[in-house]
Amino acid sequence: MPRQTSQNAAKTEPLATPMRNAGIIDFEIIELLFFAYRDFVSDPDQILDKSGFGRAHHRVVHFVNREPGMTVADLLETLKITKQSLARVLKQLIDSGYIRQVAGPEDRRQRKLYPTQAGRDLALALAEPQSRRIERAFEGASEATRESVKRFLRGMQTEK
Amino acid sequence: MPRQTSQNAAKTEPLATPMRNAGIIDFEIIELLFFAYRDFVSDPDQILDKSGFGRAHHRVVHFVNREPGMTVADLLETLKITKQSLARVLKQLIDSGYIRQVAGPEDRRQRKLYPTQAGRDLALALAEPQSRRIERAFEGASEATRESVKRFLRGMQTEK
DNA sequence: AAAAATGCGTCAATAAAGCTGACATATTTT
DNA sequence: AAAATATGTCAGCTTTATTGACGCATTTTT
Repeated sequence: MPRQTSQNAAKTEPLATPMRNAGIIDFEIIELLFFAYRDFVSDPDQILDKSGFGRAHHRVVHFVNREPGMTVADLLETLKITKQSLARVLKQLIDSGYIRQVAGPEDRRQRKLYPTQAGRDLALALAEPQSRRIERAFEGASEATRESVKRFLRGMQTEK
Repeated sequence: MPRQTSQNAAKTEPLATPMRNAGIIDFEIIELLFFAYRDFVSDPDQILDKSGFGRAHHRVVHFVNREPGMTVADLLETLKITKQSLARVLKQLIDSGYIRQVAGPEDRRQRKLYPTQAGRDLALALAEPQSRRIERAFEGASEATRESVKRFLRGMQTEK
């Protein structure tokens, strides 16, 4: 039976040595992003649970508040999900009175999306704990540092 | 019918004005985190698709590689999911030869988890595009800036 | 004016990934 | 001997997403 150190070591032998990659890959920051995001979304998740809503509802409410009048197509593009995934979530938000649809003034096929006051309140309530968490993470940071972090996050996006 | 500007405005009237919150909440960075993470996970997602694996598999392979010998309980704590959610994913990874289990030397109830060489290769293949993306986001940044970003991400975590 | 494309809603079927709760087994601790 | 622990497993369920197809109203193109 080949040992791990053999050149013919079976690919199925367990490896006990820590991962070596000659420092090519920074696993630490990959993990940091994972943990940061996991906890970042845990705050609104708890609030949403009470109303029977989920993360998807949060995203929709957030973006409609940020850009009132955006269309369904805009939202699909932003969230990178399919029309059918959005449909259920959007319907629930409309039925619950958080979002309203208005036919587009120029192109009447469009359904422009607007928050109601309740929708705006919800978006703020969800953003509040996230904002507090961000402030805590920036504690003692200079304005330049804040800008650096924002630049980094912008750089993480796929440019379209 | 009450107008939007009325003090009695119905909570269900659509609001066309942009969200005003006296600058209390920084929506920009909330969005930046959303977009950054959305694109950050899109790279491995594409690779995983080909093997019929999902994000959950990625996380397991990643952490087992990072800390060979971790137990099932460790993994549950790290991922903050339930035993049953992990079970299926872990079983698939073991059956596919990416991860092996070994009874703990001291406590033989434990199942210590180790990557195989194939598991290590997979973890690296998944981390590689993420690493490239991070490097791109850090392009031209100083070592101090990198540290600032890491400190920020650490600060975003819930301290346990 | 007719044809094609677009924006949206909806239906049906399906899958991935998580959940709860209960219970079994082996092992270690008390 | 009894209790606690680490793990595995079973059954059933929910949420969130998927693909593909189709219909309707409207706008754009021919």
